[in-house]
Amino acid sequence: MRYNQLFFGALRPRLCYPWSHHAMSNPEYAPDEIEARWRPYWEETGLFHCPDVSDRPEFYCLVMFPYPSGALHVGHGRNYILGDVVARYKRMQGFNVLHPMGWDAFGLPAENAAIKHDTHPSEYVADNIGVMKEQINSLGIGYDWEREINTSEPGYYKWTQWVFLQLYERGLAYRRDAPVNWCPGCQTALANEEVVNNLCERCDTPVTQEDLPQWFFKITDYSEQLLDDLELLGQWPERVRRMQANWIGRSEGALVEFTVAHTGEPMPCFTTRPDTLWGVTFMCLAPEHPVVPDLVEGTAREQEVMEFIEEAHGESEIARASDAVEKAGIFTGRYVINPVNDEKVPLWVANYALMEYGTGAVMAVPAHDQRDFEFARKYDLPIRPVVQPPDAELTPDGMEEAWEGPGVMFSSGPFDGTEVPEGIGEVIDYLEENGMGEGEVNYRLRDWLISRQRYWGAPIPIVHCRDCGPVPVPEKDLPVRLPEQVDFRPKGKSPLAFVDEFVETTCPTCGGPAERETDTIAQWLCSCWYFLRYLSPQDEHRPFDRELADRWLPVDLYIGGVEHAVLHLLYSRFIVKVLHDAGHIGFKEPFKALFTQGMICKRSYLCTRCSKIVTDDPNVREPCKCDLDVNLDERLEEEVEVVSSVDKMSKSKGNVVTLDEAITEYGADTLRLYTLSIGPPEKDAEWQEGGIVGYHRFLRRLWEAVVGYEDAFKALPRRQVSQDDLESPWKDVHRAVHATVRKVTRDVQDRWHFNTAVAAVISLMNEVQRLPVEDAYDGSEGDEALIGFEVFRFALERIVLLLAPFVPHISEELWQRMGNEPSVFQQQWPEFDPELAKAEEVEVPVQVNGRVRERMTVERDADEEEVRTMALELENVRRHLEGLEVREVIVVPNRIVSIVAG
RNA sequence: GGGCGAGUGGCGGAAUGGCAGACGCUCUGGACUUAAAAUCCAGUGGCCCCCGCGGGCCGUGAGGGUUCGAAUCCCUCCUCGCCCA
Repeated sequence: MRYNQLFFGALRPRLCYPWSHHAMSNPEYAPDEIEARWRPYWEETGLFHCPDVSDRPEFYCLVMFPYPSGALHVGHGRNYILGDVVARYKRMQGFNVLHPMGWDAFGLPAENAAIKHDTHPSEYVADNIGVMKEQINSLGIGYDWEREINTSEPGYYKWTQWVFLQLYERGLAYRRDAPVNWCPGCQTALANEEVVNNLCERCDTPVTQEDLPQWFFKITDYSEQLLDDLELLGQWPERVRRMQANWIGRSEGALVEFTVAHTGEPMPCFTTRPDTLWGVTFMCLAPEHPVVPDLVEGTAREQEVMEFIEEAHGESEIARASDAVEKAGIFTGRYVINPVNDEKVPLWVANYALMEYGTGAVMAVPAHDQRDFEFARKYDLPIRPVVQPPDAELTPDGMEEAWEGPGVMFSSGPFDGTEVPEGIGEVIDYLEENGMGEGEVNYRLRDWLISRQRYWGAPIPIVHCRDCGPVPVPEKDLPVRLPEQVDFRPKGKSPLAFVDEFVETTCPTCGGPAERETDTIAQWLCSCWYFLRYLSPQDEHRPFDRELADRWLPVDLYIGGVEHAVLHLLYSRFIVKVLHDAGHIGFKEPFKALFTQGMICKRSYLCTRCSKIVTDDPNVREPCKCDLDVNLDERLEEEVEVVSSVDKMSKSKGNVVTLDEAITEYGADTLRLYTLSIGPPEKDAEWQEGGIVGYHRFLRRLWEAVVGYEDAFKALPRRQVSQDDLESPWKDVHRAVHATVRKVTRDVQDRWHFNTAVAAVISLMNEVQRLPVEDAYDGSEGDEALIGFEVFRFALERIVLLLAPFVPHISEELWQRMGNEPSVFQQQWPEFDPELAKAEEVEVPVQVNGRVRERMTVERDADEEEVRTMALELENVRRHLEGLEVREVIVVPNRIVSIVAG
């Protein structure tokens, strides 16, 4: 068969628009078939298999692994899609890409769900993993599943316990009695980071204080490094670095040596404002300060003070540190001596003084600290200003709030006239010279509480021996396995404590009878090192391979939600630093670049009559049942008796779109494309049901364009296309292809803005579709005549290549239908000719006094003088210049001409 | 209270000192159809002049400033979000 016949054959049915009619005889775009075809192909050909070592450069693309909580919604999907696009893009760029996935399977939700459903957490987790894996696969995400990990399996948590021991051996894990945040709902202790506004982060139950022996990690030893090394993280969002810096909370100040008046005992006190020492009018101790009972023992005030302490005890520290709890205190009847002026100041106990901050003692300067001020007003304590603000006179009685700003010191002995804050250093020098105190840096960061009194976690690998005390379990005896048959309903004490076979053991040191530690390790630790385990997930002899770790890490790009900005990311940085210092790895930061993606939200509706959610989602427990004259769709559409808001997807709001329903309707590729187009990925976005269809239409147009000419693509030989041989519109499209490759490459490479990249490809497609392909061939047999068709082919192939990371299934299918060998992912990412990518002619607007009056088309980089002359001759420009004198003409090459006249 | 971010058509969003509204949705008109859906084509920020071709004015939360030129930079304010108090 001759090519021209074939070509005509392919074209004959065309009337005005080639592919709409072809669709009748060609297979329709059927995403379910295509998607089901290529996923197994990739799996079988090992496309996503990542060799440990290759001759290509490494790229570690890590997506935060999920908690196996059940069905995923499109918001979760965004996370995986972003990672997959990056991984596929980098693969086409020639990298050996590590893109693994696993399950953060330990922790409370699995345990609570298991209790609710009367099953074992391991079963619950296994079921959910099965469902979620299926969903992730149906999205076409290309993970190297050979590296899958599950933190709740002994093969994994053995090494989580090993990490614990690394800290223990270095004196960074310790046990102490401490008041801890206790969640009565979850029946376990919580880390400070897990308490938000005095509520449990998980279940919103108000948190109380309990005294318990607990295990802590001494993260505070690394405060300074964790803060300083934020500087190294240039590819992290500024916002996240700031949040971590805030959380670490470095403050410079002085430790001042007060003394107890009646005993002469030292009472050191940290302050960031030693310049206000002369304004101290009282001192406050934290209620749990250990010296308080001794101070008041046998005094008339003893009973009252002890009662106050008892009362303050139940309030959590976090609440006391904020304004959530009203400031309260009580005078102890004792005094301390202020070293700078030997004044006797009354000693109080107050709930806003925290044992965890500084030394548990606050020197109160009500004139210059708002909290001290409020406390002083409440208990009628004196206020003594010692820093004069620039433009006001402070009087003890007239002040309405503390002055915390800058000023000049007065009534301050040798420092009268000193400007602060500049002069604070001088005050610290003075304190040091006179033995009254010394400069000190304080951090807000507290030690990390890792004990949990729950079942579903890795047992802390410690044995308590009557003779030897706490003894670490030797590495060869790891893992300390979780017993399986356990009544794990929460009892306020670890369920493991009730399992005799677990508790009773022998001391690894002396062989005598001993008891196992029964607390489990907080789930957070599991995710502090999982990125190392992906490198050798099956290794039974060590947690990870040092050589591979140093080869692959730090992670090149870490993608996840901003909600982990403090907890997970700070803890991981800490653990990596410890492993580094212990000589196990050669790097100090785990994640080179961090990308925090925004949430996907959806509108939800609240009935204005009954204040319940208006929805037909069966997951909502108590939806609105108000009987109005409109049906549900109309009611929501017209917003009848509802208030709507855009919220994070949640079952209780009835605004969840599951991955399954989204995929069923349009296919995974459409879902992927819409998710990528919904907005810049770092920003929150609103899911709009109607929006998705446009992207499905686009894919179908692309499909029909390719499939309509499938035979011609396969039959016609390729030929060289040179810009010089082309004429409009082929020439313009050929140029547009290069410009689009440039645009997409830049959007993806420089800023991960897939939304604008997709828009650019659609734009190109719109242009390609306007090509009069049927006219390209006039029936003659000369090569010349087929060049137009070659441009068409070139454009479509580039479109397919550019889209491949975004919509992998259809791209693979079309790539093959155009006569190419799969896989499209074995192809190089397309390159562009920088000269060609630039327009030949540019349209330049001409402004007169700041208003665009006309546009003209000039050659790119045209002579400035010529452009100036042309601009001044334009008809509409001349009209607006009538009666005016041209003062200046600004020519910005290829951009604009601006004429100033008056 | 402090810090950071955001505010642009009917909607999601483009544009980071140079043509505001790319791309998609919606809506309107047309083609196809017995009809509808789907699909395709055209139009779609507001107001005004005009048969039309065209042209003008206004417009990026509010107000001011810098500039030949501001959604973009600066100042003041308002609203929302996040983090810290």
